[in-house]
Amino acid sequence: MRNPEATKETILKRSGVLFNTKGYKATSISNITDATGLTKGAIYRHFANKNELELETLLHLSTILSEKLRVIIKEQPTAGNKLRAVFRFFASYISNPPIKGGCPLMNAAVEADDAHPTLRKGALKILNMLRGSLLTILDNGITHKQIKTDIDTEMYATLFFASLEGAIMMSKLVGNDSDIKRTIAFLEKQLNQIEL
Amino acid sequence: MRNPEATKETILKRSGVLFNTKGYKATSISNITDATGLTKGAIYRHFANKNELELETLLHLSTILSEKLRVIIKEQPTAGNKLRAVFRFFASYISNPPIKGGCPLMNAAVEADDAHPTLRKGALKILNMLRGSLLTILDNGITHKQIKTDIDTEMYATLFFASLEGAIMMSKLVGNDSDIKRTIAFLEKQLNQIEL
DNA sequence: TAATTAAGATACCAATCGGTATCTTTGTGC
DNA sequence: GCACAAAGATACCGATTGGTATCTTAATTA
Repeated sequence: MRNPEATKETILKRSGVLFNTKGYKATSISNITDATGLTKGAIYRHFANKNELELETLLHLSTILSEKLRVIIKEQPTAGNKLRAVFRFFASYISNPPIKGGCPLMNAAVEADDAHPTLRKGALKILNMLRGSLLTILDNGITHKQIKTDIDTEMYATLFFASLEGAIMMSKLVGNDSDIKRTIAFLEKQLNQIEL
Repeated sequence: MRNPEATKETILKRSGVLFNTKGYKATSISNITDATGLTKGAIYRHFANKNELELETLLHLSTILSEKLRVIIKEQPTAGNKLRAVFRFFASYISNPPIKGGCPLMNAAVEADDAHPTLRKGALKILNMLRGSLLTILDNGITHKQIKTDIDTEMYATLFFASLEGAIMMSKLVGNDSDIKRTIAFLEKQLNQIEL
């Protein structure tokens, strides 16, 4: 019946939902005990303090994201289609969220100020991972002659990522997916122009 | 010596900095009494509760934003230059913030979940104001034959705004302005293509 | 099966939270 | 200059916060 690893996994899973929807500061340990059915004793046996739980939860969310992303990228044969799949993945944040509460990176980035350096570093790690994925696809696309050689891949990776993140924020706030759809329509046009 | 209007203004001003940097939930009334030198009694005379203070502060930040924006837009003669000025205004969020703590809209939008409907509505109001400004510039640009007639102004307004917001988030997290600069460089190219 | 150890539950802690009742002070109109 | 009302200060409230010390229970090993 007792399974410490499963317990820790449960805590991370439930905390992930709570932190990503309510926010890190706004989620109390009591909220987590309620959500898990566990007690403080159990939680503080697996995590030294709330900050550590926050960071580990963020990294857990990051792992879920990068794994899902890895799969949908691998499925597609060309750089162009890989990018289109990534666009759709970001759109799913609104229509069919892989993780409730929006983009974990944005949530952590906005909440983590100078008073929360560890959370900030975690968010930075996710940013580098996600933008890095876009950049790798573009660079590999050039290598395999699927993307034009003369483009600034750093710029396109930044542009794609920034506009997707911004559009998610807008769509979530407005309550429909028109903004993210409009944004993706534009990005696909841009993609067509740099595709060979 | 006593001036209730000035007191309220002081509270809104200081709260604006605190809410926009630390976050709404993370900022306590005590933080505000410390920052203002006032007491709880003074604050709760001007605001019914913390939620009301949060909302009024957000609207206060929104007013500062829209006023600054109004001025820099009015300064420029053409739609193209007005948009370029808006781009620079967004870039100033990183290099020389008009309000500390990043974009008040993004901060409120990310923190305001279903449990904070008033804050959410406030953020929505700012979104409509900012995107509306971009849309008006584009539409007026068409009227005055400065912008191509056949473009989807709604799409461009959304794209401009989404990418700027996303880039601000990235630049703030990374700690330099390379992302926002890259994004603006791209947006200016797009602007040149739709300008007459 | 008895002893040991780790997992989790319980009960508590001081500090802080948002909020309020009450008191003092300051400016104003007569 | 005196009464009055409003602004702000003080002192308190119950609830909740993150955190800890201690106890019980369950699995492991000898």
